[in-house]
Amino acid sequence: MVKYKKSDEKRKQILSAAFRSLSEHGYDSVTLQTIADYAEVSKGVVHYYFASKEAVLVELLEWLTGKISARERAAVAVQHTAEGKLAAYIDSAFAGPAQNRSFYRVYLDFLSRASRSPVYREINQRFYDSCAGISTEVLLLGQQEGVFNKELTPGRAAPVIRAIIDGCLIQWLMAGRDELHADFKDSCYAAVMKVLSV
Amino acid sequence: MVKYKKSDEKRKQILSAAFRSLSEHGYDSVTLQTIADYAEVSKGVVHYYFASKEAVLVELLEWLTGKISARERAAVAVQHTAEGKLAAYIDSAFAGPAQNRSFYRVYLDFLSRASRSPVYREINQRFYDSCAGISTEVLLLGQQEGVFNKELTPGRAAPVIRAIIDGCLIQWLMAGRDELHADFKDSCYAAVMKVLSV
Amino acid sequence: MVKYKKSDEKRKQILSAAFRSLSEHGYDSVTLQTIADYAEVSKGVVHYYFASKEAVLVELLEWLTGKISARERAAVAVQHTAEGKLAAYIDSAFAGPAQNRSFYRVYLDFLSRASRSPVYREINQRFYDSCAGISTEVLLLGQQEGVFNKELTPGRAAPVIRAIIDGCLIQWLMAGRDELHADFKDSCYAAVMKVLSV
Amino acid sequence: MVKYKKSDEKRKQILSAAFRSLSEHGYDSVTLQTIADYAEVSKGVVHYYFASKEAVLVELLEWLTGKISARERAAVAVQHTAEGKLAAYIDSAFAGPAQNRSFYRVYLDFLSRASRSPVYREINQRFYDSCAGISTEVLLLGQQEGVFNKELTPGRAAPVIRAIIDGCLIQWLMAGRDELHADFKDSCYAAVMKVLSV
DNA sequence: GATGAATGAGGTTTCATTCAT
DNA sequence: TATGAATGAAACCTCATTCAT
Repeated sequence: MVKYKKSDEKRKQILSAAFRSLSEHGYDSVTLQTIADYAEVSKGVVHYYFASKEAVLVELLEWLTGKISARERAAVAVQHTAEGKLAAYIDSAFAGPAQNRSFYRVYLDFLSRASRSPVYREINQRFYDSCAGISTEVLLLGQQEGVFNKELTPGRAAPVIRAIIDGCLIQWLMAGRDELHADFKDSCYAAVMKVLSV
Repeated sequence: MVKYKKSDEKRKQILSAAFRSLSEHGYDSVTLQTIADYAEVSKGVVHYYFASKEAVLVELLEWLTGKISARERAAVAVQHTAEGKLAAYIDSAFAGPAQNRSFYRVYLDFLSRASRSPVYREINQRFYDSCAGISTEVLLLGQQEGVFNKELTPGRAAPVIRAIIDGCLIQWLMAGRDELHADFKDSCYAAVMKVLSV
Repeated sequence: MVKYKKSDEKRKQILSAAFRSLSEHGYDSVTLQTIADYAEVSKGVVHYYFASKEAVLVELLEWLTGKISARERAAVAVQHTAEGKLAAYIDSAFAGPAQNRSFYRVYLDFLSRASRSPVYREINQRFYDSCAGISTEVLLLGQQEGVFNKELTPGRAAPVIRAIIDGCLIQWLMAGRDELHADFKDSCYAAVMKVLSV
Repeated sequence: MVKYKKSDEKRKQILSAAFRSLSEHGYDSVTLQTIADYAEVSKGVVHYYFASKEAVLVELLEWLTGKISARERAAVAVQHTAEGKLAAYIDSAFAGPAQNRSFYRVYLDFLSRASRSPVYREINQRFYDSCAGISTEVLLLGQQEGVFNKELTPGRAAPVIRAIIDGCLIQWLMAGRDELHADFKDSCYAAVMKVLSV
């Protein structure tokens, strides 16, 4: 028990180090040595816990998207109106300049890989499925409430909602200006509302 | 003059090879040897025309975004209504499964780099500026025509429009299903229309 | 005493594991982890009983050659004619396809090491001395019986006898065909007989 | 032409370096760096000419056995009696202390690998086939001359002849005494003669 | 006694870059 | 201009060995 916990913590420690390392230096510059340095362990430890560098990255994507999914779902769950849930979803996605920057820097790399590798694509798909679940919940509730367009189907609307969120955060990231974060969040919320509204 | 032209062609040949190579194998697997092989030249030639591998990539991003900007502007220019221009813009952006896939595979890599490196960010910014120019043209014309919301400002609307386009194409790419390309284009067009409409 | 016995058994267990591991996977692929796995003990145990990997190998060669020497001497001892002893010796050396294969795979590695390292060479020399003892016994008895050439001296004949045995078993091993084992044994016996006969 | 020759020479240079390196330090201690050092080239060059370390070793075995086969065949070809050819064969095999030591040190390693890997086994088999060709030639001629036993078949006799040669050279190598080289050669010749004689 | 987490030296391999031809 | 042989830094990975528990 204790041992398992300990090793599980070390895995998290390494994943976290890999995340910071990736986010700050980019994929090219990330070596196992860098990750080990960030995790303050020796190089061998990374290989002791992960079969290969690739395995670290795969697990990192799972871990990251899992954490974000959980956070978004939790935020949505405590709201009880369609608009409240939507705002909570987008607030949760726009977690803050530092968080969004570090995540999207890494996520763009993963999307690039996912476009070629089934392993990454499947993990991303689980993330998308979670997002689609939230969008569906919001849409159906809004339609019940009469605030959202009844002609919309979850299958069509959900990808567009995530497209707007990711698209806006990429635009914000490329602008390179933290102070615009709130503006982009507002624009994103407004756009999604318009798309869903009657 | 002749020499310059010749060398210019060879540069294009190498850039095109780099693009195909990057798109098919991903950044990790692309070496100067791969690029040279695709370009059917020797490895030394790549270094003769480009100072470094990095220089190839930088110029590739410029070349790619330049070509797309030009194509989009040309498509929009021949239309004379706001909706016609918007449809032309989106049609041009959704050039086709093969083209979108190869481009976005590479572009996601570049966005990731752009989030860290000013060199790439500036090139991407020029691309965004071009996109914003188109959006502005479309929006102002639509406002004149009375079909678009007069409260929208180009500065706020343009990033959202590009966000929706890129966001939708990323969603399509991750879905991994070519046959959904038309659906995503339609969804994209519908979403942009809703965002701009009165 | 009890402790010593117990630890002695564990040593044997590890040596046996090292032998199987070496024989099956070859020297390159044998790690202390592999040996530990075969011995069904933890990696630390191997180091607890042996100072180093090298120490395992050295002791393995001693153990192996010791066992074979003992077996050969025992087989020869129960025979009472020169030809009977010789046949018993060769029968014992050609113990069977599985045994010969696993032993010679490992032994060839050791011979290679012995050609460079005095430690291994000395162990092998003890094995050769044992073989020479058997050959001498056989030769002298055969000369007494009048069936072997009286001009032969043990010093000259013994290495040749072992050369033929090892040489034939190597030829058999390289042929890779178990069903030829009996043929090679016969050829070996015939050759040794011719060499020794009047 | 020139280029090909040049590169072919460099390959030989590397193979020769690998041989000396292997012979002197043993398989474990041989690294690509060692080989590069012996060949007086940079480490990268080895990989430029050979796909992997394994490829160097495979080609080394081919090269070594090919050279020895050629030498033995050439030596036998200039003799015209069975005994002359046999003596030439064995003289050629017992090339000298330095040569035999360096070759058998390496060859024992290769035999060990050949006992597990088909690649090495096939190369060794070609060597054995060449040896068998010589033995067959010698045996048939000797049978014609009436000096060798007419009941012997090449298929049975050839492996035994090579077994005696290899076995004797291994015995000599393990003895570690150069001055015994001639004695072992004599013993070997005598043993083969006895085996073949009427 | 026994374990296995941790270390880090050192191995093979890749590849951007240089440079003689 | 064009080539590709050569370089060597640096990557990933393995594994003997140590040591706290």
